[in-house]
Amino acid sequence: MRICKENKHGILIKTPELFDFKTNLNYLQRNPNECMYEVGEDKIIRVIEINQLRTLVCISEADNEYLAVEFLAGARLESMEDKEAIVRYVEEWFDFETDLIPFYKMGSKDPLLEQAIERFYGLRIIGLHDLFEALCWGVLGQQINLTFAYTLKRQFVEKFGETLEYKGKKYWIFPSFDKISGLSPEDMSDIKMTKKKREYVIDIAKLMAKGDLTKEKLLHFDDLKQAERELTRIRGIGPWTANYVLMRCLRYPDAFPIDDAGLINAIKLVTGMERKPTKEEIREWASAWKNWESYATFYLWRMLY
DNA sequence: TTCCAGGTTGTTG
DNA sequence: CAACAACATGGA
Repeated sequence: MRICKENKHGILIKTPELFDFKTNLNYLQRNPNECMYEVGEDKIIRVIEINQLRTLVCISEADNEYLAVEFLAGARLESMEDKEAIVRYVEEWFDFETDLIPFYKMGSKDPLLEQAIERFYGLRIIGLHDLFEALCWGVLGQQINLTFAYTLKRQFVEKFGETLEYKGKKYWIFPSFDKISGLSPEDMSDIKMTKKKREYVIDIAKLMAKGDLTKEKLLHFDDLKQAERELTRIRGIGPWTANYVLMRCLRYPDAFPIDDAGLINAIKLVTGMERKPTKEEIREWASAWKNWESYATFYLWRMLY
């Protein structure tokens, strides 16, 4: 663990090489309808759940080489154990463990990645810590435009999530699988997602409530394909969603949602192609990205905004 | 109005 | 196995 210092306001966490806070903040700011955190000029505020405790934190940059985590409200995390958990959460969220040098070395000579790397230098794959949230977000976002996906997420979170309040503002906690597992699709009828999606989300919640689907279990596989197969067995989770979750939540470096509409559009944009690239063409380009497929995808997505 | 969105399932040939 | 309709709604 990259400890870190403490002061009376909170914790300071050392940032890694090739990390640009502003660039990552810009990513977090990409959609004004995001409801899971609030991004300001130079800080981000959100609820973090640690050992069943909820705390509202503000994360900002300090001295250009630290992230400062300041506690605003909620549970006071004062034991060493809790503080270490916060540090791990933040490190994991911003993917501090990954050494980006090989990616940049490879990508700077790659016709598809070259521009994105220059433009988003220091960007990390921002994680989705909560597996249930990652799965729901994947299912919710299937086959609809991103703007609408954010609307659906907001409706879902505001109906079934909980909040911490601070200075008159509400900060949301994603609905728990325990709560959702007890619902029927009719209970969610005022959320504008298809009945099928409502069923999928509830079924996934039930699996998780039973303990049959956990991060630990999915991290246990050493091969992406095995984890993908485990996920795609679940109704509502196809190859795209599985790879999306393996990328954003479980951090498989070779997770690759190859059918993604955004990826296709990003490739069209970067190459200037008029038609959609075929899957085979994408595979051909991606053959140079071995074990960096997830980063390549994430950077290419970024080109679209 | 039409087309397409960070797809998946279930059916049909 | 490939092709295709159905799903539901919003944004451009």
